[in-house]
Amino acid sequence: MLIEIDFNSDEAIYVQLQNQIIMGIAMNLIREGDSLPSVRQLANTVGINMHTVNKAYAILKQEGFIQLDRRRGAVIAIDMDKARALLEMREQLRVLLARGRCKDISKEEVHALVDEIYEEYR
Amino acid sequence: MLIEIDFNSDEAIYVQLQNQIIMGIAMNLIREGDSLPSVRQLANTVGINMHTVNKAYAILKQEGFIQLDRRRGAVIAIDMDKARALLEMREQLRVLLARGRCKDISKEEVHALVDEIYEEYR
DNA sequence: ATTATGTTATAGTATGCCTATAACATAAGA
DNA sequence: TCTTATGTTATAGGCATACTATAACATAAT
Repeated sequence: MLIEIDFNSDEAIYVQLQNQIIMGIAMNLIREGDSLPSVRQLANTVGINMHTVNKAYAILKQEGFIQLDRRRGAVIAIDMDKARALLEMREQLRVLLARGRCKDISKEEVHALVDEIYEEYR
Repeated sequence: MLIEIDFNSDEAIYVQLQNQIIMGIAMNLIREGDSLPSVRQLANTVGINMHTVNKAYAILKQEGFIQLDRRRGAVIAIDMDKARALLEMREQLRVLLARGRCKDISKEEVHALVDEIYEEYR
């Protein structure tokens, strides 16, 4: 799975890492049980510091997307806390949809966007 | 319109201000043409510095939600750049929905959430 | 035995957030 | 007209976060 960092982005590097890994899981580029590169290895190929990768992995673990095993490294392992995920998604959607609502984006247009994105998950 | 700041949040104060104002517009608590409190006034009632409010207002202006008029203060005035808003929403949704997808949230469940939130806009 | 791993610690730099204070021209109100 | 409140701009300091750089350790694989 290819990971690309935009060093000119105002988004923190470790957040970019998180998001790309999560999107990789969602799009089935990496599956449950697969291993991510080691902290040092990924840091080296991407060209960033070890600790930045370590931070991303630590948060991904805490959020229930991977498990850190000394033998196998960072392994995709989803902690299925769906109720919590739904609550968090609602709060995020509330601010995101409000922006759209101000710009006159209809409920149907949001549905269409959601469908488009879910098309990528196959 | 009541604005409440969570000083223990890891979300920046000026971002909280932005989001609450945008949600206020979306839910029609404040309408096009209405004025927001002055920079100093809002800073005073909320208990924060003037520049923090000024920063929030400046970004809201730049994003096309308000216009700053020396006479009337910060006036709600939506710059209807819908195409741009749709592009931004798509990018935000891509990372948000990916998280949900990993946690097994279905397309239909997202639709339901969207509908719930749009119910607040009336 | 060597190598690579995750983990932890310390330290330095840079950037962003928030605050404090001050000053200015402009517009509204008395 | 005088006073007050406005948006705007400038400078500066404290603080937290992000990123990097080294270093060290025990553990597991080769």
